[in-house]
Amino acid sequence: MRVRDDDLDAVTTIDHDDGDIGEIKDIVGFHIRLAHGACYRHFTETFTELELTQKQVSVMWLVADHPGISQIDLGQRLRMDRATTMTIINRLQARHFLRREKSPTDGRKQALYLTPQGEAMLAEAKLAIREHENWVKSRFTDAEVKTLVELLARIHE
Amino acid sequence: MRVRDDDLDAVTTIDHDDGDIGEIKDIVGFHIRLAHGACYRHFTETFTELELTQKQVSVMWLVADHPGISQIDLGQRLRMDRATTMTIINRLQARHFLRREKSPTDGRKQALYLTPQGEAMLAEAKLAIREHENWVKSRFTDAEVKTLVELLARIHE
DNA sequence: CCTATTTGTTTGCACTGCATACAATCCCAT
DNA sequence: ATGGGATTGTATGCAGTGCAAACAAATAGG
Repeated sequence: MRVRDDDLDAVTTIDHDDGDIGEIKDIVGFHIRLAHGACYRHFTETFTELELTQKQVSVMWLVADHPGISQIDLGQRLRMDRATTMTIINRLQARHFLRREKSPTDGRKQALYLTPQGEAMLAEAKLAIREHENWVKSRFTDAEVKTLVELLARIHE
Repeated sequence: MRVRDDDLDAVTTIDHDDGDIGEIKDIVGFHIRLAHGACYRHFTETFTELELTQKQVSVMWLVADHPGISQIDLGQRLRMDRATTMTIINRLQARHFLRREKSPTDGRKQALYLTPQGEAMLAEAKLAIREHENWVKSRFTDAEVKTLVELLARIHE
């Protein structure tokens, strides 16, 4: 019993265009999605104790690097819309990791700051992230990591 | 304040380590997530008319390539658990794009097949995917695409 | 001053991921 | 052959994310 008839078709339909775009393994987006899924799962395992998600850590990290940042600015840096940003910040605020403060210069904006508990949690998170990064990088040389990041950046910039 | 005393030994024996792991821009997983998000958004835009998600297209594609495939096999190829696979197949079945059939060789398994409507939809989807792929690939040379796929595969394989 | 824009908020919906529990079926060792 | 364990599918529930629409408060600009 033959399993891979699809290869045969690919060979026999070289030139004329009937909509055949090859195998799913050749779709770049397919590999991006699988790689993202693998990262997501390992990240989740690494952060089960801390009960933090990728987004939540990213938000805390950015707030730490940019104290007083607005929700809009934060959302744009992480490519999230306002509603999604809201729910994440609500969760972090409910856990007392960050606080909102009316911006003195622009009454529409909320200025975001980490609480001391938020800073402590971020420090923990960074240790876990280092583990996670080592897991990702373990299969690459430094040069390959550099290449990968450079190629990925071209997609999202 | 220190929470993870187990790290103390490692820290004090080797050169001192205050937990600083650099900027978020240097985290590989960060770029994978952003690139995935960019792909996800463009895919969603491309498929608004067809009302299909990445997963749904992947499932239909795999069922077309492997008629009679079981849900477990499908889930393993796409790295989805049984419950997630169920909901996706339920949706596709409700739209009459595929059907379940008791496997004659193993009574536990469901054999999955595309319906004629499913095949027609998949043909449409492949056209849209080609557009989507061109959008991704437009910023790379063929060699860079090859490199990117090869590096990503190392993460999810 | 008046209007358009920006920012935040709320609500609601869809998709995904995962845990748990259960039923049917199969596999294997006794 | 039979009983116990493993596999597969199913159902339910919950959390996180993404997004659209509508509204309110504040700002910006003519």
